[in-house]
Amino acid sequence: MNITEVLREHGYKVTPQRLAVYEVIDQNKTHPNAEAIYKELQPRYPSMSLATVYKTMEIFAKIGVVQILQCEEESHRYDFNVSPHAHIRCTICNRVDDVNVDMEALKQQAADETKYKVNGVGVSFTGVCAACQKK
Amino acid sequence: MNITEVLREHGYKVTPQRLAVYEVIDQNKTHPNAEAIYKELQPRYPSMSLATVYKTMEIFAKIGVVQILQCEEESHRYDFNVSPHAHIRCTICNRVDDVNVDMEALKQQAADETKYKVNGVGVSFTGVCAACQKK
DNA sequence: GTAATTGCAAACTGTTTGCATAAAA
DNA sequence: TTTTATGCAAACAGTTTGCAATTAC
Repeated sequence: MNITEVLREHGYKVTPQRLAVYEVIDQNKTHPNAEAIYKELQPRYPSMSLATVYKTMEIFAKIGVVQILQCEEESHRYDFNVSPHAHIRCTICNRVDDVNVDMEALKQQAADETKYKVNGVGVSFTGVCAACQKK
Repeated sequence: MNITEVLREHGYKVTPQRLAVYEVIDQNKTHPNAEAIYKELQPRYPSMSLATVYKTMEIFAKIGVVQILQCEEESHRYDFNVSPHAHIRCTICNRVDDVNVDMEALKQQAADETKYKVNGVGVSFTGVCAACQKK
């Protein structure tokens, strides 16, 4: 994905801050929250503010560059993988991993049962990851 | 369920406030949040504080009287139905309904795939309810 | 040059906490 | 009488917002 193009297509300006945030989240499988992104950028971009991270992520979510997860935590996490999939969080070390679940089947099931027009679905597990089980 | 007994069994005192909160949530299918419970109690128990609602719900969750839902909203909602099941929220009117989903099957699937020891699972849909579709 | 973006600080929301008073056991 | 719970206000976390200065285009 060419983030420069995608921003321009949607009428947003291309700024160093936006490119820097994209660099952090692109292909990042750790599902970071705003604070984590901010801290990762601190050494390289000391002037970057947390508010800018939030504003950038809001735009990225709107234009389909990331999806926002709620992992039964206080803060939101961001995922560069925007296709619907489930997540699991380790309650010991707080890592978050992807889980393949047939989200379309779940949506269909919910639609049949409730007569809602179903738009979104979120599936989140909690548990203890393999590494933390060994400890 | 005899809330008086359950509270005593777990070493908690039985207070008018706790009984009043229980009255509001018992068999309540609207999945209220703390604010809604508080407002519902205002007329009858004007001295009841929001902090007491929160403290009470925390105890109720701990002793298995309610479960806490995250419906992709800012606030938590509470459900007297403590068996694992999914929820769907109407993004127009914010009502929340139950959805039957085989949560055990999902947990098993996640366990097989991730090698986590899976403890919890949350499934939440968003959409537009039948009533709001008609409007 | 013009409009959008940044970074700061202040505001805001939902929730939690500390503590003096009140009530349960 | 001892221990716990209440209600208030203040604190708290994560997030959002207003705005003057700055930057993209």
